[in-house]
Amino acid sequence: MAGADGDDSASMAGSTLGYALLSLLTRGPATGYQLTQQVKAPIGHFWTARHSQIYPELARLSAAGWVASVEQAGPGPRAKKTYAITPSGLAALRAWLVIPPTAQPRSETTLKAYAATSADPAAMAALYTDLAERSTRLLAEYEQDAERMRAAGQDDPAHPRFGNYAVLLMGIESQRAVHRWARWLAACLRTGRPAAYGEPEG
Amino acid sequence: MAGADGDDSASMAGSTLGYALLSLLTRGPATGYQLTQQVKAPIGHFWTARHSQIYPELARLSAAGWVASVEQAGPGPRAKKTYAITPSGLAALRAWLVIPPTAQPRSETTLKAYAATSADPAAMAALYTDLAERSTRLLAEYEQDAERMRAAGQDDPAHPRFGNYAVLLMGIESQRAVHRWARWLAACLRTGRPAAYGEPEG
DNA sequence: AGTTGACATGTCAGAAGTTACATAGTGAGA
DNA sequence: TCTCACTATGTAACTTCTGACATGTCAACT
Repeated sequence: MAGADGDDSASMAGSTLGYALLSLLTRGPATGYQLTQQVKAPIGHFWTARHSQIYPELARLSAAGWVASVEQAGPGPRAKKTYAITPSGLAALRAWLVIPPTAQPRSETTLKAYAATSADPAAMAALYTDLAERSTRLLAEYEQDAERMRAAGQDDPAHPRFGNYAVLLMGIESQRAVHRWARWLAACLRTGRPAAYGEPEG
Repeated sequence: MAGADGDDSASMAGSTLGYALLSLLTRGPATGYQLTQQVKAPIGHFWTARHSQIYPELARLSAAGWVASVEQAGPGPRAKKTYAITPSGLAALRAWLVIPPTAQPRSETTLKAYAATSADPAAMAALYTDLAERSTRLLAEYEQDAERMRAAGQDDPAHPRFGNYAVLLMGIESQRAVHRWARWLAACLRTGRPAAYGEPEG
């Protein structure tokens, strides 16, 4: 008789994507479509998902009682659903946050460097030169965003969007790291000799 | 009559893991078991795989003609197979290497920071303090490895294991970035006020 | 009048990745 | 002698993620 149906939240598992969506919903209610846009930045620098993954996940979160939705008549053939996080969803999120993460990062770019000398040196050097240039552009962009956020007081942990600033700072650190490394690697491959590990250009 | 069986390598797709294994095999022949050990470091800092994924992948690479295997009587119920990369496998690897990677990195640690203020500040501060300490340990370890490699001339692009050194340097950059960021974030959460973005401790 | 792009939600097939199950020899140490 | 860890290879069930298919409105531009 006891609890055969629905939200026994204590025993629910939850995927990383589920918690990512809950995190977004702590900023306020949103539709699946809006969440699809919002995972692009700044979360998107470290976690991405397509709408085809987000919609089913929202259904699962809803079944678990972690989010609640209200329907409005939408533009398309189906009703538009606006989701909000529930108290039990927030509790689940808070429990997940304090678990030390174990998953290793993945980087195809770094993986390719492992076999860099198996390919044409000029082509590989060009690859990492492009990467260094790309990181320069991204860095300039992120720094501007960060400056705007600081002006808005978002660097204060008391600010409701402090998390956006924290993630952005990791983005800046990452791009700086990539920039230095890619420049060094490109120089090695271009010259065919050990290069000095240089400072970021002024 | 024409090519219904096997290695029309030109049209083969290949997964990232497949190319990772080919990269390892450019260092010399190895068994599935050895490859499972070898993905742990330094590749493992940026790409991991279990043996349950590696064995089937080796079978696919073999079917594509990208690796060849010889069997010796092994300890267990099955024969031990030693794999070597074939010329067509090397060609496929070389083609893949020069394609600019597009996949975004993923980091659960950074994702949690996005919702950091939703959880208990003391617990979250502890999480990032631990992370900073962990990165200090890893950094010391990696720096030693790098020093050993430089002494062996592995920082020269002409060295057959230059790739190991290149990947390790990215590991060092990454840990430095994580260290600075985690220390800053822990300070913010601990004090509840904006913290200065500090230099790595001496 | 027609096209493009944003808004909006969903499904399906398949690839990629994790966890657990299954088997078996060898050598070191308790 | 027994247990443990290492060597060694595989399968099965499941979750996660991607790419393609599918539908339909509305506003702006051509």
